[in-house]
Amino acid sequence: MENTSTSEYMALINELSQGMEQAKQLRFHLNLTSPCEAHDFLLQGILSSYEKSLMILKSNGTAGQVEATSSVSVDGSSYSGDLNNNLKIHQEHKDTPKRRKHSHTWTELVRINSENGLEGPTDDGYNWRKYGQKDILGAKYPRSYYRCTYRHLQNCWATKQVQRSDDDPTTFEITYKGTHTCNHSANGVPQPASIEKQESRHYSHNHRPQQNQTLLNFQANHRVDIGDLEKTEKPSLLSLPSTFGCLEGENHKFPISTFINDNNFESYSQFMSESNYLPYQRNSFEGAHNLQYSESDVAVIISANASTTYSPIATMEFPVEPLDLDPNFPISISGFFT
DNA sequence: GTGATTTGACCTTT
DNA sequence: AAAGGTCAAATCAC
Repeated sequence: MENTSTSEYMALINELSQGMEQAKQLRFHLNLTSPCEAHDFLLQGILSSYEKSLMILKSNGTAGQVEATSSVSVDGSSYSGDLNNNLKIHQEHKDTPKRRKHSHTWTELVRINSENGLEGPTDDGYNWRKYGQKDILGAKYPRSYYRCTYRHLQNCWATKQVQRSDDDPTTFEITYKGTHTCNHSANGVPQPASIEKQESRHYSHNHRPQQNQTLLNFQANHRVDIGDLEKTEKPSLLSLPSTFGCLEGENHKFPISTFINDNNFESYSQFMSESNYLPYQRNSFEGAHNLQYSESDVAVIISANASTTYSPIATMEFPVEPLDLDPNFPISISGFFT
């Protein structure tokens, strides 16, 4: 958008935002009056396009950042694109001077499908134990605190915080702190602890969630590990569930189809997302990675939206190696699936 | 009975 | 001092 004036840029953002909002209202209205999967499918596609467009615009409009988009392809069994399920992973690293307890911190935005009766985002593959809840100033919903179930047994100090979005109650912001040192990652095995269950008492006073079946039908697992860019420590492992179909050994391989340039790909290969146990099995998984990265801030958005059209996706497999993220490494948009 | 959740109190950070 | 984060006893669910 280098030739676009600021006012035009803002107007464009505004128009797209309005369009997206109206599409949301339309979907809400249709769901009330005449629930229909076909309608939802189309509207989800529209919303997805709006989101992607906004993502691109906002990324391009931010100086000092680089962007990349890609789609992650998952074999049929591994992802089923529930059309109401947008899944974003927002990974960030801030160079605030705060002393940090954990070496890794990142945030995922998980959008749920409210029509499935879910009360919270899906399981992420680890076993968590809730240890606290706090009302946050200015937030409509309380923040929940979880630690790894195996903290004491295996000295695993991973924690996460779950905050329901004020603006979009179907979206949960999940902040992970620390990485798991336990050996209890689920790798596709349904886990007993889901946020749906964990937060049911807060968000579902009138009904108990259909935990078993619904959870199994709607489980979105994510593993994102960017590491702490301020330190030399670098993650080398991508944890992938067996449902990806190409799980090998220590999960060092996974399929990905991408529009990222080859040069960018390796630096980018840390990020993955996965979904499984979703209804409406599909043969492909489409998503966008939006990476914004500067010396002071790293943010990665992985969006696994259902799309209205399905671009041919070349699935490739590659080893994941420990990597050093150069704050200046170039990532450019070389394509965008729609 | 056992393990997970809740929630008020306490601690830490800014 | 205020807000966020954690602890731990009480309670709940299985």
